[in-house]
Amino acid sequence: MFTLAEENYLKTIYHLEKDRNTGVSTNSIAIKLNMQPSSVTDMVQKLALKKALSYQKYKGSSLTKKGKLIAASIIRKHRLWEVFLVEKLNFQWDEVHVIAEQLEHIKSDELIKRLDAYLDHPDFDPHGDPIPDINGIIKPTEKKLLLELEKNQRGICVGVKESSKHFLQYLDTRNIGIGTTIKVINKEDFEESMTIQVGENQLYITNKIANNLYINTH
Amino acid sequence: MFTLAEENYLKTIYHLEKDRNTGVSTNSIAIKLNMQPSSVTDMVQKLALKKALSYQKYKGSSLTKKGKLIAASIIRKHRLWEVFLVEKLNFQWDEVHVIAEQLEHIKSDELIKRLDAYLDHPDFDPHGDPIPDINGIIKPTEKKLLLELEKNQRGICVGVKESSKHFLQYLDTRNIGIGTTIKVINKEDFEESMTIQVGENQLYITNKIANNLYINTH
DNA sequence: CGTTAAGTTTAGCCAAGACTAAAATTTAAA
DNA sequence: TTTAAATTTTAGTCTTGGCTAAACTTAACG
Repeated sequence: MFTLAEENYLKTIYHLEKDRNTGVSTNSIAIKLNMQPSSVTDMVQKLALKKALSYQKYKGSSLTKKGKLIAASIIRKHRLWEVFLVEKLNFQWDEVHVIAEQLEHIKSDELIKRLDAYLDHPDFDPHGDPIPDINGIIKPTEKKLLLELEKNQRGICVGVKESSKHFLQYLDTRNIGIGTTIKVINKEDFEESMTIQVGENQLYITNKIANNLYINTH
Repeated sequence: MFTLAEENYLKTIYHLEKDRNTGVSTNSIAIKLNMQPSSVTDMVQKLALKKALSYQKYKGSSLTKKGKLIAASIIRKHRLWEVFLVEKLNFQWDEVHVIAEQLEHIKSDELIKRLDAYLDHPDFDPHGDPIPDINGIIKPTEKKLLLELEKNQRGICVGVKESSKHFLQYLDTRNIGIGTTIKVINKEDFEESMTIQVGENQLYITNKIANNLYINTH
C-alpha cells in the first residue's frame, strides 16, 4: 500500500516522464512538488525499495510497470472526480482541480467502479484530458495544437495543455470550451499569433494561447 | 485548521459526550480509537491548546463550542456522503461507512454545499441518523426503541442504534429497512423478545434486535 | 582539459502522531 | 482509612516526511 505522499510523488513522476522520455531528474520532481531536492532523493530511494520506480544515484528516476499502474489509477480517479464535480455538481472547470487532488486519494476500488458507471464511463475529463482505463491504458487521440493549424483549417477544441485557473477563465470569457469549433482566419507566421473564428465572433489570439489549445481536425 | 488525526479525535469525543453528559475519559477515547491512553493524553492536551476542548489532568475532556462545531461538520460530511453513496451509487447501507470515513475529511465548503443541494438537502443518512445542519444543529426527533413498544402498537422504522455490518445484513435479509412499518404482535416481557409483523410476514426477534431498532410511532 | 557551476546526495535535525514503560493520581475494596 | 487496583500522565523512543548545510558528482565553459 502507498501513502498519500508516495502517491503524489508517483503521479508527479508519471506526468514528467510522459514528456521527456529519459529518466526524470530529482530537481524537476522537486520543482513540481515545491520541495527541496534532498527530500525528493529520500523519497525516490524509498519508492525504489518498494519497486515502484528504478533509480540510480545521479541518474534520475523512472517508473516501473507497478509504479505506472499506481500513478495511472490516481490520475484516473482524479479525472473521474473532476467529471463528477462539473457534470453533477455544476462546478466550473477551473474550480475542480484542487478538490480532485484530495478526492483522488480515496481508497476504494468499488467506489471508483461505481462512480465511473454513474458518469457513464467518460473518456475525457472536463479539460479534455483522457481518463486512463482500469488497466492504466490511455487511448491515443489525434490532436494538434491550435498553433499547428493552417489558415482556413477548422477543428474542434478537445483540450487544454495548461489548465491554470487564469487560462481557463480567459477561455470562458471568450466562449471557448471543450467542443467549441474554431476556424483559423489568419495567421501571422512571424510572431505565431492568429485570428480565429469562434461562433459568430472573430478573435485575435497570441501564440501563448494558440500553443495551449488542443484541436481535433479529424 | 485541523489535521486528519485531530478531526478523528474531535468526532470521537463528540459521539462519546453525546451519551454520558460528564467529561469524556481518556480511556474511553483510547478504546474507541483503538489507541493507547498515553497517545490520547498527548492529543487532548494539544486540542486543549487549540481551544477545541477543555481538559483538566485526570478529569477528562469536554468539547468547546468550537470543537463541537468542527465535530458536527465532520459528521455532517460523513452522513451526506453516505446518502450519496447509497442514493446515487447504489451501495448497500452496510457498505458505506468505511468509505465515508475517508470522504468526511475532504476540505471544501463549496463541495459540501453543492453535494447537499444535489442530494436535495436530506435530513437523515441511510441508517436513519440525523444530518447536522451547517451550524452543527441536529433537529431533535421523537423515536423509541422497538423494545419500548407495547403489544399491538405499530410504527415506522426510522433508524438503527448500532450499525455494524452484521446487524444491517440481518435486517436486510428480514426486509427491514428505514421506512418499514413494524407492528408488535406479541411481547415476552420476561426475556424482552417479541413477535412482530413486517409486511406479510410475522417474525420472532430477540431483545438484542429490539434494543437496536428505532421506531417512530408518531 | 581543468576548473567552476549546476545538480544531487548525505548527514543531521525537526514536528506530528503513534508507541512502551514507569510514575503519579484517583477510585474502589477490604 | 488504608491499601490495592484502575486510570491517567510523563518521559523517552520510533517512523514518516519534511528541512538545511555540507559534501560529492556530473556537466559545461574557457
